[in-house]
Amino acid sequence: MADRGKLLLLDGHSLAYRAFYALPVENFSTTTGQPTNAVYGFTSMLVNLLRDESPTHVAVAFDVSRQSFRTERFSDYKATRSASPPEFKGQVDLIKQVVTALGITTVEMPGFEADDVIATLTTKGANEGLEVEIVSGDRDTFQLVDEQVTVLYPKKGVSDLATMTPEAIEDKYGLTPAQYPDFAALRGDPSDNLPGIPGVGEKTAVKWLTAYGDLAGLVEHVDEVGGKVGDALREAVSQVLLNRELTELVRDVPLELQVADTAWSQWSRSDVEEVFEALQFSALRSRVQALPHAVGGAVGGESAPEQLHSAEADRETTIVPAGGLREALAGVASAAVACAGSWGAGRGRLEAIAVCDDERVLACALEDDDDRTAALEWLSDESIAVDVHDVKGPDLAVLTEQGPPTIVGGVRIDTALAAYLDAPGARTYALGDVVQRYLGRSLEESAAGEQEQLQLDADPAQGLTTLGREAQAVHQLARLLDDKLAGEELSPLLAQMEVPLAGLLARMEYAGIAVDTEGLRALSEEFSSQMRVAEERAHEIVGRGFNLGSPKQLQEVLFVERGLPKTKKIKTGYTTDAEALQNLYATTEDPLLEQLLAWRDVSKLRQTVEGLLPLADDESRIHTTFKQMAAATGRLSSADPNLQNIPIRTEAGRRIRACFVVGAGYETLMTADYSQIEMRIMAHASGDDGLIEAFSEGEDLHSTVAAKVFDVAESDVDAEMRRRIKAMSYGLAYGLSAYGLSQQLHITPAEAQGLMDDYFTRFGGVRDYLSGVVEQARGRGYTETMLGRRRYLPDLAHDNRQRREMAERMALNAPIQGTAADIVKVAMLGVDRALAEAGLSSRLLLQVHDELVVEVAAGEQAQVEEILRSQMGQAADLRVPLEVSVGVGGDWQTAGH
DNA sequence: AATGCAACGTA
DNA sequence: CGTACGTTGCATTC
Repeated sequence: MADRGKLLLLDGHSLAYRAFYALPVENFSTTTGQPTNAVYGFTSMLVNLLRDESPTHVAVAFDVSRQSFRTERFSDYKATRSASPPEFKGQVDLIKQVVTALGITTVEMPGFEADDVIATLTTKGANEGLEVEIVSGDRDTFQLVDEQVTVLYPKKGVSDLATMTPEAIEDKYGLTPAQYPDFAALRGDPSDNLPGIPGVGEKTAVKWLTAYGDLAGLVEHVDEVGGKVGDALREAVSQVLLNRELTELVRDVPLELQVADTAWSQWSRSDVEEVFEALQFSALRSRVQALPHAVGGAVGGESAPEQLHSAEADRETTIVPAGGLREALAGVASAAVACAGSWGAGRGRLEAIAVCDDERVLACALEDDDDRTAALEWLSDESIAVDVHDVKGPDLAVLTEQGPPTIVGGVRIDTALAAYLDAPGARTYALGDVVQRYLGRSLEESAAGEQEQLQLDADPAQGLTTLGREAQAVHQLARLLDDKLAGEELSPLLAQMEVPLAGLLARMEYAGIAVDTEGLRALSEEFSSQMRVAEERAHEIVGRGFNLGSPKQLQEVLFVERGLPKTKKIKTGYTTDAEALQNLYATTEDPLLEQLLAWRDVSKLRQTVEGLLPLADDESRIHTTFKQMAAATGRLSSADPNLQNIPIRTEAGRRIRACFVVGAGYETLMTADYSQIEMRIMAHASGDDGLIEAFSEGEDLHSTVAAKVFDVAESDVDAEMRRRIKAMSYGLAYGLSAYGLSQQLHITPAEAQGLMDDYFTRFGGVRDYLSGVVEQARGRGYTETMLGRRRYLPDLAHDNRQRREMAERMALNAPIQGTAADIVKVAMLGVDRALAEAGLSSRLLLQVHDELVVEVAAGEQAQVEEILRSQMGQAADLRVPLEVSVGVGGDWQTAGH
């Protein structure tokens, strides 16, 4: 029988509903805020079924509306069912799109429910000799089960399905499938709002059906049923019969659709790609692409030539023998490359290269000197258009081991940076992840399968084959991302900012910054001994030894042993952060707290110093790595070590900073930083006349603003007024609340609110700008900097207030922080270019968000200062001047003054 | 060994 | 109940 084929029937609504409640909606939504958890769960289930059940025929049935013949028959039918949540609405249509893209029939019929349609198709399919599998979260379908028909019933989640055969139903309920609707009628169904019989539950219903065979038999002998439940049954018999009528599925819905029409024969890869792209499904893509009956290429949008893509996906990699690379690369004027190598702490080496263009896929290990030279020359040639993934990344970055790095000369698209600009919030931009995200397939995927993978280590040529596959992936990604960025108007940002910046950053990393290692060692000693003192005193006060660095032990000591008042609650108990300890000290004067705070301060400083020392190279220089794709706002970050968080606020901290010094062969360090760049951006973007005026006329910005807010002469602004206004001004760019402001200023929330009101009375343009930013972001799903850099914030549409308000604060901050980041990047490129054009040997070393640190060569100080001032000052054209302050000194601390 | 959390440094 | 990061040590988990 079953050899005629297998018909898979799904209840679209009930499965979507199951998925909606099984998957947290907050984890599944597109960057535009469209919830997709139900679509995802349904699709995932569907894909698994298509893969595991190998159906020949498939259909998905949907309800048309809540109205059906059942509601006409019984007006209370499903009446208690609450309206579906707003996040669910709309997802059903998306599910239909997915189903349709997969070449699967959808079916619905006004006046009937999806289950009736399923019952009808089941009957037809069974008559035609097909094996039928029904997937539904509605147990009414159990009545359809027989030797030929099974129901797959979701137990929990979307992946755990129970196979309901006649035997399984007998086991679980003690009933035959045919008895199931009788059982349901007797028990009632709260979810359908079908009343049951008082005192009759599943047990009694089964007992009766077993005794009388079926509901008809029971009704016939209704007078024989004894006890209180018997009376209740006689009372309710008409309702039970109505229930039974409603539970019966209709097996002859007048469908035009025939079983033959549901044959699952083919689907279009590009159609599915398009839908998945819109839904931003990535993980599912490779699972889908592996399904049978696909036609068309594996990748790309509607315009992509599918055959070409398909052919590209698994082209053979030609291994270039040692000494043959120069000849192999001759005449290759444009290609995608993938490299194997290392780059870290400003040094690196290229080990192997793969090159992919429309004609060939080559790979070569760079063991031969001439091969290496040929690769470096070819890569650094500016006239050759090269697509590459993460040019400053660990595999590439440096094209020579001696002298400053030369970055790939003719980068056309860096697919990692492109992916970052397209979606700057992603966790990683590793090639494999980007391929998965944009091409919907796995990078490792190979036609030869896993066998080949296992041998990878054994055969060195396999490494080159892998590299060849990577180059092909870059080739495909580059085209896709090129189009995508063009559509988002992000291409100039990639080509003129991020790609050139990658080269500059590589040179900065290569240069590193010199440190006074002796000074650092001395500091480390000093901090260590201060730690020991504080630790001993603390142990003495407590009367026993304990680990001051263990939050757990600390809580035990503070809140249990010493009975100090409880602080703010955190996940693991009560906070012991510096602010809380200070408050505790203010109220209790417990001497332990003094020691604890001292220990914390000094151990943090020691930790900073200890972290730096081992990273100094032979020339006592430390080479950070600037991460260009880490911050969602567009900022850089610094790691290994982080040189963007070297202490400055405390005296002891500044002594660390003083250990960063000018290096041999240079005369001095120069720092240049923007004054109040974020406030200036706010003034410009808001166009607030008062704020713009404050920047052009005022001596001291915060005093000037305070004078306007408090309506006094600037000379009458006292320190407290200035402090409050400064906090308020800075807080604005972060989405500060009245409560937050009150906490920071130690004033009441009402006072803080008063201050905000006064501020906004005077600077209404700022308020309007900030609310406008959030509104615009909510409308289109992302924020934008002055240069068009985007940040997507799907949580702006979140139901959870906390999540939504968090997104709103991000939306306030992102354009301001991001525009500042854009401006600093422009300035860096300008400074670097101007230094080169002037033929100076001074060089940029560090960027700390609004500050640049330059190592100045002898005799170049005046020129460098002029370059810094002019390049930084003209990096953006704002309605307020961009003020730059410059300092010079033998160390970073001195230069910063 | 890997991960999460609290704490804390910077802009 | 103020944004953006990276690092550390401790505690928990595998």
